[in-house]
Amino acid sequence: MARKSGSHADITGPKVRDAAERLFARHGYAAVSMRQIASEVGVQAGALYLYTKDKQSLLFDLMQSHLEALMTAWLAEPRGDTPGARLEAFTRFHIRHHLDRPDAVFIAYMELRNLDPANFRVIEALRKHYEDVLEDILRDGAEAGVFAVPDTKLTTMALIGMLTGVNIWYRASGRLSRDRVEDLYCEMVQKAVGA
Amino acid sequence: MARKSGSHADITGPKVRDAAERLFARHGYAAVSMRQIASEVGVQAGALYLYTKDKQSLLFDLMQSHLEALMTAWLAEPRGDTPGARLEAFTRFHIRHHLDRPDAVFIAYMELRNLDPANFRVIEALRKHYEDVLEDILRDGAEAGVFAVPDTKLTTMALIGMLTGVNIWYRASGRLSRDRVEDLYCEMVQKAVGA
DNA sequence: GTCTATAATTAGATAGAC
DNA sequence: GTCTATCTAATTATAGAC
Repeated sequence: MARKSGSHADITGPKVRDAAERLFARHGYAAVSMRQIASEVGVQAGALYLYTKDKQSLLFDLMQSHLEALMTAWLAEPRGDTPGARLEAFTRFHIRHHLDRPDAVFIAYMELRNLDPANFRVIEALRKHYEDVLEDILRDGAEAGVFAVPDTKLTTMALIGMLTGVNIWYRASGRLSRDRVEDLYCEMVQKAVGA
Repeated sequence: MARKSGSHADITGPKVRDAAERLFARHGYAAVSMRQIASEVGVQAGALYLYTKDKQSLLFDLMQSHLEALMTAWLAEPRGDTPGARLEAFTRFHIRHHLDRPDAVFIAYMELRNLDPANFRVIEALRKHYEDVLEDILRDGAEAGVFAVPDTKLTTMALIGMLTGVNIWYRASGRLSRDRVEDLYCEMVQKAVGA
């Protein structure tokens, strides 16, 4: 479907999202101006409003699509048939997916404060939905007697915190390969739940 | 030492810091205006500049004093005489200290992006200094053969991430007491390092 | 679809009265 | 030590030309 020349909506739209994601992650939502985003895209500030209602919607859309893509990707992941295998699958998936999208992850964790209340509730529900994935695995394992988990909810939060922390320190140029990081985290997670 | 009436520097100075800490933690450094801080303190915006050079110094001072207080408090803590005891002491100290100062902790982790480059280097060095405490404990335990830690640096970052994550989910009004949280994290940490 | 121009608001920081 | 007033610059968002 060729468009009229001069019509770049299909290109500019995604470019706006990409630029916003990069800039929000680097400098923070509140510190980034619409003019900065426009400049990064290569248009004037006014043109941005063809692709987003306002700055808040830009933030919300980025977070929502990140969390929805996270759930969708997990549901498409091959799942193990024992709690131990499922926990390993989750650990590897979480690290891989998060290291692949550092900017989106960073925004989803750091910019919750800048969401309007109504948007905040939507994002929190999506995040909770994802955390429930791990909680279900831990509960299944505990009930089957293969995990030693005295408090399922606390362990869920502790492990999520540990795994998501990878994004804070991991550098591709660093000492460890991604596979090695996955392996080491898997080992720690399994030991932590007493598997 | 009584001062002239109308001279409230001893009171207003700390109030400025407290208000800034609360507001930065709640809404983010970039989203908070000097007028908001002044309003919270009960003075006009211009009066703030008697107590801080500018907004950036306010942020830097908060982060610096938080991290210095953290190190000082750790050095005053009774230290165990085995790696296992030291790891437990560190775990309990970290959780206790962090849950006592949620706003300062939040700022120290979330506002690194908003530091001037020179200030950033100072804060990063202080943070590294604190992380080295845990790394030293883990290395000692590994060398003594009481911890099974294949990669000391990675384990340090993983545990710090897990422990600091407490501040994200813990609520005093929630299901678990602080002592119970400490106990459960201690147990997980010990298992994770194979102690 | 994009740009230019602009409206309306707000920001950080300072000067000078009291 | 604080307030009032103000300067300068930047902000989001919109209107209308092209």
